[in-house]
Amino acid sequence: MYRTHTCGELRLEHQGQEITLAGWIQRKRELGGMTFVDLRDRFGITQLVFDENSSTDLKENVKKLGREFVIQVVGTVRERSSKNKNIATGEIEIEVSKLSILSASAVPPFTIEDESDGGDDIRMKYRYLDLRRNPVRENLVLRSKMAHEIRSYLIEREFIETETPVLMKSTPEGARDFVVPSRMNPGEFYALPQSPQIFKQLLMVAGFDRYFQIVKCFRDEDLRADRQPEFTQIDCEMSFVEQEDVLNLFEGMTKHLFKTTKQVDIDNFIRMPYAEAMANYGSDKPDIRFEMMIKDISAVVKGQDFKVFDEAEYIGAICAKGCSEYTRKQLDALTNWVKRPQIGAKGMVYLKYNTDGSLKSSVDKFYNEAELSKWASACQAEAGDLILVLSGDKDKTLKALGELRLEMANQLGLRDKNTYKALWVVDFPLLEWDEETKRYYAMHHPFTAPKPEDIPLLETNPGNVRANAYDLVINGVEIGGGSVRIFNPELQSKMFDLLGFTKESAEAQFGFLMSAFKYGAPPHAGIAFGFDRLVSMFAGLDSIRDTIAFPKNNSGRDVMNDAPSPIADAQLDELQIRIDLKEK
RNA sequence: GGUGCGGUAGUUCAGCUGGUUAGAAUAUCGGCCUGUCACGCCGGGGGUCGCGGGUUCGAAUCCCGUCCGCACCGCCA
Repeated sequence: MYRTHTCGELRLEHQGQEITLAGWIQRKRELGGMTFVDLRDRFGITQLVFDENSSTDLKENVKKLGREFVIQVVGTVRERSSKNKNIATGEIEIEVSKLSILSASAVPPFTIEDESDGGDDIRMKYRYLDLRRNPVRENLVLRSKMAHEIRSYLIEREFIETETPVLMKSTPEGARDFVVPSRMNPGEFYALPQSPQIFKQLLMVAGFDRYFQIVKCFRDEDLRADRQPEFTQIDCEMSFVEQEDVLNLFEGMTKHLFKTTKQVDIDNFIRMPYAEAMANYGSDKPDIRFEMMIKDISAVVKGQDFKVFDEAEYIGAICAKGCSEYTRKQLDALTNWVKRPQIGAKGMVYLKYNTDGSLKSSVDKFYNEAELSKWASACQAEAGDLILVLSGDKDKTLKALGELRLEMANQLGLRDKNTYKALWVVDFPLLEWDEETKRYYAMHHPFTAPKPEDIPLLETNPGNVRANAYDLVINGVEIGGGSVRIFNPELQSKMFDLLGFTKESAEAQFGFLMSAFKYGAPPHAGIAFGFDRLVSMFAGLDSIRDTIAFPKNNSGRDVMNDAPSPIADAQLDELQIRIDLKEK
């Protein structure tokens, strides 16, 4: 038997017992005549003591011990003479009678401590060491608990957990596919699923009624702090439901998760139409922990011979509360910030509503105090506020204002990580026009149902058709999204038509789904949550990397085992593939 | 594909308006220490300043190229 107890469970009540512990050496403290060793496993830390009562052999062996050695000790639990209130086992220590080194350790490349000295790069290279650290492990424990709560919530509500294929058919719409060559079918490729979308809809046709899966999905696109090439979705689909049924059930699931894993009660989720989100927040994932809504002040500011505004399609403003004292330097910094290529504004106009009631703007040449006070009232500004104005193309300017709004909120500390505000963004446009290819693309995916009242618009003004599609947004993060699906084959083929599919290409790519719909498809709708993002939000992390045991780096590489890597010629031969990389 | 920041001891960083032997902290090694728990004190070792080229009497420092890391834009139905 390797151990009788873990390193986290011994208390004063075990006093006098002979026990066996095993674990890693966290640290050694030599005080001349006596030595303390902190023994660690994932349950905690227990202090071992070697002193004048220890045999000479034992003392010799303790000298050999280094950080991260794996040892086993037999000893007696005794009360400490000086207790440590900071750890759970701090009232006791182990007087060791027998010590075995199970496994020696090289000096680790970074310190295995809560506050490690290691940077991200080296931590990823030695991820198995990084995972020994409490903060990283705790994220994965939280992830496990959340997965468990999701399963129990959904299974209690008659959902069936079903696995779907990982080797499937490539579809050119949407993200790039990861592809896998088929040895038995030379020259042909599987794709890894970007989502199990089609399979879950087929499960509805199959009468499963309620399906879910916590499932890996794959997208061959560039990475971000919140995007990995392989990531995990909570994928769900339900039959004989309308949009509200889905929203209510998964609002319930989200609240259940907050309650059971964070002991937090969150407010009911408001429903915000997409158009409203864009107009007021410049984003389809608004952070509603704070106000600072965008105001369209085009009508107020035009016609005063300020060319920039008179020629702009749109002029919008945000009002930063209590910022009228911003210095020239701060305002210049903000101007440079919005002019960065990532934001892309041409410039920024400000208006200070000073605490003494006076108004000072960067365009005083064009606007007198009476005109400026109209701006202030349009923005519902009060003395002490700062109004920031951007202008230009409507969509771009709204987006830039949305970014500026978040930046100002960051500066003002309005984005508290321990406050959670969730909402459903609803009524997304069904289609998006792409200038480059001169065609419509499905904003969500081609199986999304239009709002019934908008169906006539499909013929006359497809760009204005709204979809029965919805996103769950928490604290400005897109956590999940879904839609009511088309289950009528005629409507589905009209959609394929609009999206520029020929009959043949629609048949080739989605024929099996269309055929399935001929045999009695129930009305159905579904949703998928980004599980990694949900965990990172619960853990208070900005990146999803530390919610994943073995994540990829910025370039999609696993720096620990150096994947991807070339494969042997013999493997290529079996696949009948020759590598002939194109010149750049 | 693009923008920005970074790459100096095992690690995290300072040094960068060119000029002694490239520093600090921590880790590591040795010595002392019987109540530590971030133990303490004393001492030691440790560097291709990412790589290549250029400017210069002289480059960690300036310039060009390149590779790598991170954040972001594009992209992500």
